[in-house]
Amino acid sequence: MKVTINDVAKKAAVSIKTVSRVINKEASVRQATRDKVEQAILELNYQPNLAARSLAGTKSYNIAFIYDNPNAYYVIDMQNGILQECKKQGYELLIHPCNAKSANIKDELTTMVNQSRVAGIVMTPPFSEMPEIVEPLSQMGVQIIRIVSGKEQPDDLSPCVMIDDKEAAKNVTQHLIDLGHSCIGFLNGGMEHRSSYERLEGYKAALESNGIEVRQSLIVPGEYSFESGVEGANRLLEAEQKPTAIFACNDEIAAGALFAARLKNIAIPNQLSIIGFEDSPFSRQTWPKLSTAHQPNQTIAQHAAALLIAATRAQQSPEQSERFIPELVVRDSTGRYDCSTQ
Amino acid sequence: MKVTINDVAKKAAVSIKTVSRVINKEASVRQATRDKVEQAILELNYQPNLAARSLAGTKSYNIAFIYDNPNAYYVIDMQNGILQECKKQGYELLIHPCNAKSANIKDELTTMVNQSRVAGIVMTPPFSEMPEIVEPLSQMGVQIIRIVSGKEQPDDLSPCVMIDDKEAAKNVTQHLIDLGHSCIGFLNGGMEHRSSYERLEGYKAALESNGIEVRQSLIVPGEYSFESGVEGANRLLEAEQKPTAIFACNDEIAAGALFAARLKNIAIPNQLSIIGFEDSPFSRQTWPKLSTAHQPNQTIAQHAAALLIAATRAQQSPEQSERFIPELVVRDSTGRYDCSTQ
DNA sequence: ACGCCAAATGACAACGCTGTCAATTCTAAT
DNA sequence: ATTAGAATTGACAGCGTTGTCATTTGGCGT
Repeated sequence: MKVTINDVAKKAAVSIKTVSRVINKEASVRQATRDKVEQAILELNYQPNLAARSLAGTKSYNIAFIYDNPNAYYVIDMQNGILQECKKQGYELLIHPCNAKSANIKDELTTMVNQSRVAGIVMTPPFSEMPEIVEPLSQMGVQIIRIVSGKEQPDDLSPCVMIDDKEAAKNVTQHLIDLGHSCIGFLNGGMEHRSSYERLEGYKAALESNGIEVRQSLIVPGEYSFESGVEGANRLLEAEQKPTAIFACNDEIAAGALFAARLKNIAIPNQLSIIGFEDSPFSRQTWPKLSTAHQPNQTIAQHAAALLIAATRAQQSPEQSERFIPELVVRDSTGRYDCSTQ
Repeated sequence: MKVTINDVAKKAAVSIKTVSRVINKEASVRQATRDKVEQAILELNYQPNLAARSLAGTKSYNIAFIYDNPNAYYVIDMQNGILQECKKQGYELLIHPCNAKSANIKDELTTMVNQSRVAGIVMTPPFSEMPEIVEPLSQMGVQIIRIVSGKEQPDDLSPCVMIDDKEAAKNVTQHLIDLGHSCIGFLNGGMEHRSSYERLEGYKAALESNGIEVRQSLIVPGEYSFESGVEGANRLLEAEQKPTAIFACNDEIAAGALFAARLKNIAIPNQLSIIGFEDSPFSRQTWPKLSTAHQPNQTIAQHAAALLIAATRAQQSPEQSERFIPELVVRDSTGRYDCSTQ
């Protein structure tokens, strides 16, 4: 029933090896032969069996995406970016969400790699920032591409695609400063993500370069969630020294802050500016729409996948990728600071 | 380097076939032998190669999840539900989002099934409701479980997990009626999804059984998106006969309606009640929080995956599953109809 | 102790492909 | 024409499992 390489070989009157060569686009096949084989493939609607291919060869045609589950929009964007590249190159994608806090992730992941013989792995924070996870995996001989926060590659364990959160956060903060704000609250994300750290650094850097004092009381720890945004904003807005603007570490936190402000009847942006980070779809679904920094997740993911697959093909470590700097997007949640409204 | 079945066999001093029997939990292996082998497996940290297993055997250890991309929260919930079951049973998950509107989905999917030799497929609407997609796939001999909207199985092509949207929509509408509303707008989702149809039917049924006339002018076509909710709500709220309540076909549409009402300075729920459907996370992140119907996506997905894997194992068609009825969740976006506020 | 039968185990081919290396065919220079 | 040397092609052995069927083992009745 199923069409195999043998059927194609028979039909094209060549050896299976030649068919294999055509499939793999190897150079030394005469054009006439190639045509014959391709014709046969087409006529029989032949589809090579991936399991057999990876069993026989040293290559594999699966890549895995490993992530903790921070937020749905982020994950979907990343998946879609990777999938786009996979589709283009004929790879399949296995997805592996894991809980970063569980004790035996290392075993779980090594088992997965062993069993599925994946060719490569795309990893996002926080795993991508945990050497104790990356190292054993990389020693198993899988290619790994990590998406990490930062300006510089953190180590030599594996290549990375970098997101310069600090630079972007600096721009975000500068936007608030340009609007006249000087008392700017910062709602931090989970510190297991390097991005929180980087964004905080950017925030501080912007303040400093504008001669504004960094006040610890304005920096609220938290995590990347709506609820954390609500709590953090409440804390800021109930303090003695209320900020006139809030920089939320991501859009979810910003949405939470928006919610908290709404409860307190604080008008956005007239009485308070709020800015998010990431530009996930719901930054356009809040009221008012969120100003934010656009992080091109899908592009980043596709880029990472492309590098990974290229490296897998070449059997060598992939070259370094460029850096991405999220860009400021001004919508309706940030406005000029106006003393009279306070 | 890699540990294979041969290494285990050697260590346990048995044949590889016996090791295979132990791995596959076949009956006829003496307990003492089984222990020896298991010991060896443990000591060597042996992990069977899935590619080889599916190449040699008739089984496969991959299942695929095929979906169009309606909304991120839905997809993630479904994925996580399926993955939970996969993890439990040692399966891997391939994900295959496709565009329902693209012309060659059928080819794309048959190719995928051929290449990856997946054991089974979990399908969500709208694919699960398209016989022209389901049939050719099912003829290839893959098990398929479909998640579909409805009370009854639509056909015999493959087993389904049913979501009784009509019943739930009836309850949702009844909730609004119980609050005193009789002029209730309906914001429909995309009609390529059967769920829209079912929900509309439920809405009509509730009105009728309460002796309320169904008015076409109150039923607005649309699709499952925030933007569609904004537009639809605008249309309803600018009509001559304004509704006092709006039933949105899902939470995204409801969020859009909320947004539109906010723009028009209409107070929710005092001047207008809005109810959603699905209970996705952001129904708790809007202002005010959305009343909605809770659709237990993750549970549904896990259930579907469990059925699928069981069927795969047994090499037989899975039994029918029970039906799920989303339950009303009352939050802050619905309130009593009060003529004085109009 | 013997033989019989079911239970337990093993030998070996097969799954569909790629890697290796040898065989064949072609090209172009003599 | 010949022939070296390069370009093509093919034969065959795996890859790590499972399926099939033959063989061995152990238990039990006599």
